[in-house]
Amino acid sequence: MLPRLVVIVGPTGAGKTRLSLELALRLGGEVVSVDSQQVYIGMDIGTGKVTADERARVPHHLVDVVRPNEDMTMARYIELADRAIADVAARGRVPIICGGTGLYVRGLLLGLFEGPPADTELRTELAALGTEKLHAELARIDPESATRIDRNDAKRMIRALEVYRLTGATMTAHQARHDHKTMPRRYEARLVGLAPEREQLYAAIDARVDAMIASGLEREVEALRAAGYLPPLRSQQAIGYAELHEVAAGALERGRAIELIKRNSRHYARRQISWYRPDQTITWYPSSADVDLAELERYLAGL
RNA sequence: GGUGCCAUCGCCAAGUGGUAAGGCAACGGUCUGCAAAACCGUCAUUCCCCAGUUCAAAUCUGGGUGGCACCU
Repeated sequence: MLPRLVVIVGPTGAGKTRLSLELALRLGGEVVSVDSQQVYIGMDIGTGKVTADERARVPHHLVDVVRPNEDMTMARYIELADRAIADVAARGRVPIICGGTGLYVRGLLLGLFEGPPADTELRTELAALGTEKLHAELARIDPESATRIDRNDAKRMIRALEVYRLTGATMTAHQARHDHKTMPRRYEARLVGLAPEREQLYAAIDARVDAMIASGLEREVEALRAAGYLPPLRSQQAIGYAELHEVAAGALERGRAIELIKRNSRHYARRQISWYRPDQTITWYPSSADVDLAELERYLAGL
């Protein structure tokens, strides 16, 4: 039997980590992180991981699971998260899902359509076509997707064509059989959203970036470089890392980089907000202090 | 005090008589195997103020205000 889940969502800097720790300590829970960057070993400061000390008090899952030269994918993530949740529950502990990566949260709750994994070679081949031809080709084989996906959005057009070439069925057909809009969730879950007032959130983000720099983010990037983990890697394009790699390469001035990290973090927060906003099942709170922990406790107990 | 230059969206900035480019920021949105990614949309009826010339002024003229530079 699947455990009930409390899922903490919201933009970066909203206080998700703090709430997850509080809940975990109160309920005897373990945190299952839903973060596409915290999975990387050696990327601690810039991804805002909890400290070793905090992890000693509250076990965390799906943090530090791959090396920076490996790529995490949504499918892989879901597989690992399912297992972690089951393990935690099997031990009689409460899994607390804490996630900034909206796509992964959705994937965990709704699953993926039965599709083929990424085919790097095919993607490279398709990418060479250019957006115009991609769109024409997509319009020919899957007009619905061609309408739905913007004609400049190469990534999604490539995925749609990839799915078709590898399965012989269109993305539209696959998604119709696995419709996120109508299907039941894979877990029963209570979604708790943290949504600070915008100005306050931005100020918190800026301060957090300064704190990351002060705690040695640059040293962390140096260590990654020394280990041979360099920018073309997906992991090294994360906010805070990409900019500092440029500084290390002499292509960007340090002060400007810090400014950019702040700006990019704010942009990221905006995207997260707009990702979660339409989800009517999320209960929003201005800050972690406003959340009714006792109520969540009753929910998890099945009351 | 004098002389010169300048004043266009929150910031940078094009436009020098024909009815306000662009970039950044901001804001809204999309998202089904790269998502801290990729992509889309909105954003000056108005150009410091007042008066004038003209069919027509951000663009020309006069005055005012503000900034910068040099001189005294």
